[in-house]
Amino acid sequence: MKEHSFYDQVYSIVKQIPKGKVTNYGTIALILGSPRAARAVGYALNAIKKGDLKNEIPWQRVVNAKGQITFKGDLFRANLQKSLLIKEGIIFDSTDTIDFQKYGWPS
DNA sequence: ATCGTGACGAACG
DNA sequence: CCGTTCGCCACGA
Repeated sequence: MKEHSFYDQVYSIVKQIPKGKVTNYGTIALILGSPRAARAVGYALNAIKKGDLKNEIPWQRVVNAKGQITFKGDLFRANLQKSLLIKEGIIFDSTDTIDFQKYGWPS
């Protein structure tokens, strides 16, 4: 079952992010071959939380290029995301920013 | 095919 | 440093 849609490709990448690591939308887009499709990536992840896939995809490991969680849409989602990441061992500094030098993926 | 929209990002002022 | 603007891409109506 080959997934051709951009969505499915995004999901495939996100699933490959190891625990304790994070990446950003732009990076995923770059891996998919479209460096400027960061917005589309976010759009794809947005569809996850609505479906059952959210239980299989570590969407919480995807943050924005600043290393911060995007508090857009549901504030509840952002709060949950931060909790999950901390639980995985990721540290947020005083400005709620993740250090990509340490937790960035791919390395 | 066109329009509006969105968990983005880089450039500006 | 901060807020705003523009550009990007994919998707659904």
